[in-house]
Amino acid sequence: MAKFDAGPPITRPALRRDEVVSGIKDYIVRNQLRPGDPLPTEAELCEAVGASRSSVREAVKTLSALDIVDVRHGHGTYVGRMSLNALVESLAFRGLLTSEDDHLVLGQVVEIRQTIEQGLAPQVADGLDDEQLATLRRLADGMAEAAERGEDYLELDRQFHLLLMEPLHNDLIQQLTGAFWEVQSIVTPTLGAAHKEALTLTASLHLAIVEAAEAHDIAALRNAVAAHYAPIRELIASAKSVKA
Amino acid sequence: MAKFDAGPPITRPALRRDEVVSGIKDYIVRNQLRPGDPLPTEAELCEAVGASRSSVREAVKTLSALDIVDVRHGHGTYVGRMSLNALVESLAFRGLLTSEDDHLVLGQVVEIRQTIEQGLAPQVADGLDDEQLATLRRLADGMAEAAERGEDYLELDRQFHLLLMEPLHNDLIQQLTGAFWEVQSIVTPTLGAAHKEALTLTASLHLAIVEAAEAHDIAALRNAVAAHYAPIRELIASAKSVKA
DNA sequence: CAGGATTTGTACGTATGTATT
DNA sequence: CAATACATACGTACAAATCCT
Repeated sequence: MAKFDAGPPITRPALRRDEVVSGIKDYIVRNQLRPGDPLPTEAELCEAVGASRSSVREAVKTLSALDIVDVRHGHGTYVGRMSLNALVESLAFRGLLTSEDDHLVLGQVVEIRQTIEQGLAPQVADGLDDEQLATLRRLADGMAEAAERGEDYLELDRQFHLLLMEPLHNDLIQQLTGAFWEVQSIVTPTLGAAHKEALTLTASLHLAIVEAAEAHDIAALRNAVAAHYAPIRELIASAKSVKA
Repeated sequence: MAKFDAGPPITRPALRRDEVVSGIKDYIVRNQLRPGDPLPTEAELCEAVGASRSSVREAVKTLSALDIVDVRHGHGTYVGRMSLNALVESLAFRGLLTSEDDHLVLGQVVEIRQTIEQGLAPQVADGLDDEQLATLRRLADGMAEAAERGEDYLELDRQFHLLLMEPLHNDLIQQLTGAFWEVQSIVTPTLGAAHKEALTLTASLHLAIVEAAEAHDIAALRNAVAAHYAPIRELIASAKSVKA
């Protein structure tokens, strides 16, 4: 333990795989490639970077996990869409890991979602056009009907929250909204199954959001959003206290 | 090798690697492992999942990219910290790709950062204690001094924005703040080098944020945050118009 | 400090599954 | 259906890093 060899410079071991990762990234930027554009085959990449197939494959798998490249079996390798899928994977797994004890990550995700939607209330309240408002109402009505039948309405809920962010014309916010929604929908089941009353209540809270938006009432919209997240927050809090 | 067809009538298109990925994830949750806990060696994983070392390694590399596992050469494989590093990698690369044309992603990142900081202004304004406020002022002063010397102050800026979010006691928001900051700091240089005047101006805008926070004035804080992001937004806008 | 044991990293060869022509 | 091009998977051997005796 007492050997603190400060002598040699701290040059990185420079793993072959990491060099290949950088090489592929460089290739994409140098050639101005866009999502969907084809990349050289594995064999060509080996030749170009001077590495074995093993190293190239591992590098490609790393980039594939980040959605920087997209590999299609028997077809080829292409530039990926760089979605936020990696964020979802990582966060969802973190959420599942901590769900047994407290539901720490789930609570944090809910808080972020609420923060973003409340923070953007001004742009949302006067950015939604009539058609979007009509669609929102239709979605909220659909939730209520599904709840009445005792069914859940995951997809309706997802579309609702995505549409709410549409007036911002910011792809990144849209994708973040979708990512957090997905994380929540993956982790929430660890809290237990939803009751029919909870479904009905949540559906009505979505309708309240629509009505606030229709009135272009920013403060009301903020309150409606907060009310919408209240039930899930209580669920999380009660799960915590049960454990203690 | 058509002598394996005694079992399932439908042959799965399931890739070996993906099975290993799920297997490792399951192993972690089943054994309630926490970040830093050791995982079986590659050889043991091969035995456990019944896959070759190549497949196991590629699976591990996928999980490694998401920071779900952490591999140390010559030492072993451990449960990772599930940081938002994957988000940074993916977004930063996307930003670099689109930087040549417009600076679309950069603009979106800036907008998100501003949205979050403005949206959380209430909690920030009355959540910061005196010590935190003092530290913020010290950081802002440090920026001004650095600017005077013509130096940049990346690390001070990062600490400033992280500290600003500290009163929320929400790890995820902290990490998101750090992640977006990092993406911006990676992509911004494509706009060109910063002038000394810009550095001085931005430093003073940070000081304005501190003063608004000290006064616990929510509206002033929101305005100060907006003003803080105004210069970079103008830079991005002017870069766009130049191209057009 | 040396050297062996353990573990991950790299390379190569071969066979198989998959999609296009 | 055949041929071709490509990714996938397995197995083995050796190199490099880390730890421990």
